[in-house]
Amino acid sequence: MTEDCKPVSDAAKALAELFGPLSLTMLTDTELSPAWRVNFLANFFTGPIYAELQCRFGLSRPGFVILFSLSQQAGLVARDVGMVTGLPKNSISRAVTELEAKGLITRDTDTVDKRAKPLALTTAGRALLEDVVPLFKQRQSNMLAPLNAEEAAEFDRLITKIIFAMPDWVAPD
Amino acid sequence: MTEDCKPVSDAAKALAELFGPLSLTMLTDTELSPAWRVNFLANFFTGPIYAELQCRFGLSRPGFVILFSLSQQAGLVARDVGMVTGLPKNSISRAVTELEAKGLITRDTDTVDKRAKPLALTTAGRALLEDVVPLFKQRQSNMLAPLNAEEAAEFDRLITKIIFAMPDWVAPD
DNA sequence: TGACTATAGTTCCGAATGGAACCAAACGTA
DNA sequence: TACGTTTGGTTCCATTCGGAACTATAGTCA
Repeated sequence: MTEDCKPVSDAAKALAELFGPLSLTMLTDTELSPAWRVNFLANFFTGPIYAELQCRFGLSRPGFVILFSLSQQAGLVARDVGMVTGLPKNSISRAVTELEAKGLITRDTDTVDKRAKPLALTTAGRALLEDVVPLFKQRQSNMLAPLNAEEAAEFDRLITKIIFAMPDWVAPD
Repeated sequence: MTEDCKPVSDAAKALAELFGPLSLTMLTDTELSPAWRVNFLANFFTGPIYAELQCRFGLSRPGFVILFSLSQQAGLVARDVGMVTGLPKNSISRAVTELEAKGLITRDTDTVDKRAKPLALTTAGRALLEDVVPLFKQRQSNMLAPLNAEEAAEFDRLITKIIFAMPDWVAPD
């Protein structure tokens, strides 16, 4: 334990430096710290990288999510993306229009259900993802770097456990 | 292990029901799933509860963050809140003005540094927090409910470890 | 078949957001 | 003390966001 004291203290100092003296309190000392930690991590993980995406590739947050979702499962419709992201459907609609205008995706009309409009990546869209996804991957491995393989596996297991129980309580009603 | 199969499958079904068929893929099968999980959890943890706060108490997200921060450390200035939340300073400024107008906080001018404007909770602000914080606490314990004490402690340890290493990589530059 | 409801997606429009310019007080340096 | 720089905070304004209304198609049930 003793050999950890110095580094830990240094880390705390670096944290306070970057996020202010309040950050240590909020992250460790309040009755809402556990939830605060989750949000803090998500917030500072995504914020900067989405800013970079917007800046370097003109790609919005919903835009990226749509592209990436499509790369995982072809033929998705707007609704699917909305459900998994929590984004309102008009945001999706706008982003889809924009992506189509840029030639990154196609949007055709389902022959059996003419309301639905299945989406698909174009070659350009796939190419853009190949530039963008590595940035996320890099950031993700930076995030997980302080954990060793065992710890990372355990972290995954626990957060997955939490997530799979979400249906019991997330709903507002 | 065997006795877990049925429940897990049920949980997956409930998740797919609520967040769409895409959710399982995004949460478990992609090269960005680890990061996606963190964001997914944070997103669906905070989204509904901030909506409820807005609706029931007319309290915005920055508004709540400011109040809660002040309850933890008196005499904070706007800048401190900005650093720990990543919110732009004009958002903080607006929210502070609004909270002051509602009589929930006071904002006076620091005598030594006349630029700074230390904030403080009023009795009304403190009272409002007493209504609001329990909602967050409840939601937080719902979130952690699937973990037993040991697991919760380990989850805390790991996410804290990740967070304390953030200064090494969060910065956009 | 006709009427009523539900759902995918778009459009409208007021509200929220955040970058950038700005102001005023402090700080560094000579 | 003067002058350029930094910093806390506010204001401006263009952009984004999201609830609600709307359109069009599909499903339900008598």
